[in-house]
Amino acid sequence: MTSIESPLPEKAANFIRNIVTEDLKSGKHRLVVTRFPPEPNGYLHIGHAKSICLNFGLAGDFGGRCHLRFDDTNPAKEEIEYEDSIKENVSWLGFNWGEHLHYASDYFEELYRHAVALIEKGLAYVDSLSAEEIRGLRGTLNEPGQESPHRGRPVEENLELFRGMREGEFPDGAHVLRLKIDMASPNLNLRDPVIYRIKKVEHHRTGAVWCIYPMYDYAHCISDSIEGITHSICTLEFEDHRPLYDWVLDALQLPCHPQQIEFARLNLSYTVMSKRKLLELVQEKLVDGWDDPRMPTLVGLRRRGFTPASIRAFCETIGVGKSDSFIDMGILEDAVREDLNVRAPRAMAVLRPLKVVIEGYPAGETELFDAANHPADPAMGTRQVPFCDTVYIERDDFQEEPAKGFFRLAPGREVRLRYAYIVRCESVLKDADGEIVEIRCSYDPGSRGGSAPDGRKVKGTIHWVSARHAIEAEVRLYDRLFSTPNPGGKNEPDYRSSLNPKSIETLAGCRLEPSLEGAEGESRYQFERLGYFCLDSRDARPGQQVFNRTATLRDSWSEQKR
RNA sequence: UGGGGCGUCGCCAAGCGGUAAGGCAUCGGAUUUUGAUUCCGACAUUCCCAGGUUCGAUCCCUGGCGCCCCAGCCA
Repeated sequence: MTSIESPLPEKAANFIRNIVTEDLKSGKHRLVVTRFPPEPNGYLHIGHAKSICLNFGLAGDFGGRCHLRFDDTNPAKEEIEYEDSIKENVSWLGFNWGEHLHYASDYFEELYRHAVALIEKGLAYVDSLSAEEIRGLRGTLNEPGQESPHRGRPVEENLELFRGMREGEFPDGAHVLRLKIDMASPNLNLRDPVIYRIKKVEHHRTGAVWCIYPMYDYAHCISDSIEGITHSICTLEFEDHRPLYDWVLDALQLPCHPQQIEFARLNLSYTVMSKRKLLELVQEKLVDGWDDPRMPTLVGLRRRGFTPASIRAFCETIGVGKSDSFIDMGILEDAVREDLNVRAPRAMAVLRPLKVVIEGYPAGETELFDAANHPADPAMGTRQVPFCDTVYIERDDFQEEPAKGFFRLAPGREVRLRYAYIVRCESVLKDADGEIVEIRCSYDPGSRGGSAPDGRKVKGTIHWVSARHAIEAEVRLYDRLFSTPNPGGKNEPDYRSSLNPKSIETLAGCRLEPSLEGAEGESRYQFERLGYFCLDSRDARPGQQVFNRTATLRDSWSEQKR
């Protein structure tokens, strides 16, 4: 297929995309309209990103539109702060809802009118049983439920009671409005579901105007219909609700009847995704807040250094299906590496400094070496890094007794200081405890810039930072939050017991090349040979930079050691 | 001993009657002043199992097996 025939970038096929394509081709729809319908009761996480990318992506690819609709039908749990965060997250991910910012609460009046219509049609009734009594009559998975004694209430009485509910004449729990469907249905959702309950709670948007609020199954389908949604995409657990979704729209004979389609939610290894667990981690201070860089929340991933593009790419590669999937965290990490490898400028930083004195190098002299900001992208330019007779190298890059296969610095061995000189280790200085405190090296003046004048091969190239010019900084090394693939899964009584004690390591006194002094905002770099790092925009201060490690580089050496 | 789903390579995932895409991982090999990147090459005679229909089945039928979801006045 040529690009002329398909102007849009070819995206992986999935069953939902196929349905949409077919519906457009058959003329069932001329425009695809989707929606992302979060409840503003928590922060968005990577699982939501999958849904956002699916809904906005579909609309975008087919020239349709995607609405952002807050499913705010339960004021007891919802807050405006969450709405703000959600809007910010969706924008950050790169999606735009345009004029279509909606709220289920905007439809409360219309929802109420439809409920009255249902009562008039004899399809809904006010039940005055307690929650416990209703549960008692619902039956079980194997036994049918029993009808409520109020099921036969006359229409006029239902109307009067429902009006009274709205007027606030009854306390919470006194009555509910139920659909009259089938108490013997094998689908529990169809056993006269409750669609309105009394909740004398102020709503963050409608204030005290209402004291009865519609339930999800009733409000969602009608909201979709009102907005002209064509494909109402949700997760698998709502599959059993689809008959109810369709029942309500059919009963009301609404002109727009969206098609509900369910897909498998995202499960990621080495983390947890449920709102409850995420909330507990924050409340019990097991993490440093919703935006802790170890959290799978969008604010957390952002602070960790993930780019919107990397998250979109991740969502694209994992695909969309109906089988319960478990994606390895490694896939997410690869997605950032892939994106950052192309766009992150390189820099040199020494995390665990080991002092190296270059013997024979003129004391007090400073040389400036040109270093490429990106080895494969000349357009990113170069910078100059200062060099003097004392530098810091990574402690890991020196081994007094080199292991087999180790080709960095060791006594008597040569290594290249990237962009500078080839040096040879001549001696090792230790303190009273036998701890190595300094290395002394000779250097080859002819290797200026790092190339061997005689063409001799120097296998190891290591990064370094001039002791005299380096800036000091704090660097936080993050690792997976949990040490088991499925925290809280079988054989694990509690997910908390699987927390990875090494998920954060804070390093003080790291030495960075001076060009990093001016880094600000969410600057991202590749610290050569170490990984990708992002300035912590919350904690960094002038003169005291703080970097978060987003991901390590792939490292076949450390893998080999394992 | 209810209902709804799902089962294709280690992890995702196309295909939906015509003889198993792709990505990630893995394993080789090349290039490399990042043990990175990039680059080549290898990687399911087989689609949960067993029967059946068919010239031909991962796709259709029958019967098993396994896993997930549902008994909120949550979404």
